[in-house]
Amino acid sequence: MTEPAADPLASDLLRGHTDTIVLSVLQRADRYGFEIFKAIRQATGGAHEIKEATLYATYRRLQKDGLVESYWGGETQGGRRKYYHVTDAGRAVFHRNVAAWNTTRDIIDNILQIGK
Amino acid sequence: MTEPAADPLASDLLRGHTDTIVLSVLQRADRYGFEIFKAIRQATGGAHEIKEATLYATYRRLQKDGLVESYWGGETQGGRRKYYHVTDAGRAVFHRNVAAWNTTRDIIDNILQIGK
DNA sequence: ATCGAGTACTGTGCGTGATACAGTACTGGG
DNA sequence: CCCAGTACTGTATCACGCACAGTACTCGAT
Repeated sequence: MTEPAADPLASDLLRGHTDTIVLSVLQRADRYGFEIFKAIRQATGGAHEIKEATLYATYRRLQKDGLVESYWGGETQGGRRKYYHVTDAGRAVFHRNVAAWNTTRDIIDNILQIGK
Repeated sequence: MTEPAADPLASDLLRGHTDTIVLSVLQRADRYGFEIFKAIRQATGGAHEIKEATLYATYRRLQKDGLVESYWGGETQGGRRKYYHVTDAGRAVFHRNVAAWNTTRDIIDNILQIGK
C-alpha cells in the first residue's frame, strides 16, 4: 500500500467496541482468527485495521469469559486455523452491547450537537 | 435517586470521547469544571456520569496540550471556580474529533449490521 | 533451490485513559 | 452544629490496544 492515510479511527475510539465487533462478525457463521481480522479490515474499506495482537487478545478474553468457543479446523493453506463459535452467552452479550452502543452513540451525538 | 440503574454506558465506550465532549461543552461559552460535570450528567439524562476525577484529569490534559486556558472566576457559593476557555487550537481539534467521531460511528454501525 | 511475501497464530511489555479512593475547603439548611 | 452539596486536587490501579518479536507453513518468482 502507498499510504497509511491519516487514520481517523484512533485506537481509543475503538476501545471497548472490539469485543462487540468480533462478536458481530461471528454472528452469522464460525470464522477463524485471521479471517475475522480480514473481515474487519475490509469492512472499514481498508481505512483501518484492528491490529492482530489486539484481536487475538480479544479472542482469548472472549473465550475466557465463555462468550466464544474454539476448535481447530482444516487448514487449506498457510498456518493452522482456529475457528471461533459464539455461545448463547456470547449472543446475549452481543445484543446487550449493541443496545449499549446505540445508547452511547445517541448520547454522544446529542452532546456534540451542543457545540454547533 | 433510588437506583444506579444498570449503567449501559460503560467507561470504555466513552473512552477517547471525553476530550471531545468537554471541548464541545466549552464551545459556546466558558465554563467552570464542576459546571461541565453537571452539564454532561444532565445531557445523558442522568443515566451516566463521567466521573469527576476523569474530568479534572481531562481538563489538565487539555490545558497541557494548549487546547484550553483557565482562569479563576468569581465564586458565588461553594468553592472557588476555575473557568476554562477553548483556544483556537482547541476549536480545531474539536472539529477534527467530531469528524473522526462521525467516521468511527458509521464504521461501527456498519460492522454491527453484519451481525443482524 | 531458495527467498520473500502472505497466511495464521502466540506472547511480552508499555502507554494511556478512566476510575476508585482520599483529601481540602467553603457554604447553606435542618 | 453538622451534613450535604459545591468545587477542586492528587495518587494508585486496572484494562485495553498496540508495538514489537517470534514460530511455522505455503506459494510464486528469481
